[in-house]
Amino acid sequence: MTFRMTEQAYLVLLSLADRPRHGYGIVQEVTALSDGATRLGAGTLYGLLDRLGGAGMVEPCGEEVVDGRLRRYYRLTETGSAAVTAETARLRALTRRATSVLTNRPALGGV
Amino acid sequence: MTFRMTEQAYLVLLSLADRPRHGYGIVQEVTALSDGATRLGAGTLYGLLDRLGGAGMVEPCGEEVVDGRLRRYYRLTETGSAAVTAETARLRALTRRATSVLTNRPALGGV
DNA sequence: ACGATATATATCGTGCGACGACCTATCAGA
DNA sequence: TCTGATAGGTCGTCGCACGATATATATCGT
Repeated sequence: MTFRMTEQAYLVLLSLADRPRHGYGIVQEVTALSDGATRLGAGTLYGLLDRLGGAGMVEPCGEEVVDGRLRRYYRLTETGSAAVTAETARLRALTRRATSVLTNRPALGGV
Repeated sequence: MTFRMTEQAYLVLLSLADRPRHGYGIVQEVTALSDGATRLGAGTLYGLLDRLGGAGMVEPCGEEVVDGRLRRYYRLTETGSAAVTAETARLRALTRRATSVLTNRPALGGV
């Protein structure tokens, strides 16, 4: 518990928002969602998946074999779904405030 | 170098966007900017200030004594200013994309 | 035929960064 | 007098990010 909502964790949740994905699929979707800025490494992904699972936000939902390779799928729980929504709202509010601060400020720094 | 733009770092930069502030003032402004969600502890603040200084994003700008208490002021450099602007744009893009994903999705998870 | 790249899973060790605990000091108010 | 707000700072712990590594199959270029 006492789960820390980092940006990586948020991106993983977001990647699962529209549909379940397998590990590698999550990595690709996170890369896409972040415009290539965030590239999840294997260590980050599986550690995250464990913690997200422990927090009850993500759960495994079946396996599949494609071309002889195993695919392990994960999906959002209701808790996870609520968390993504809430975090998105928080981020949106912050970004809005930041934009307002940046546009209404004097030239630079403050001499 | 190889500075990691965490949310805490971003909030500190943002708190300095409109004018220079002293340590305690930064803590208060970050609390305000984040609607009380992020409360910077002393350890986080000064570690951050060191790293931000090392990355050339923040610099000290004079001291002042008010009511017998020392105030040490910090301000953004041009690098820091550019970084806040860029990070805000990145966050805005991400939030926009996230909102679109969340509104255009099927009921829940995937059943 | 061979090596590189992509797909796919997972573990481990390192090191940075967040955070609380702690310390000092002044001033206001109860 | 003593608590809480203001103001500065250090230190140790530990969670988390991340790269390295391992295993395995398929594809593509040379």
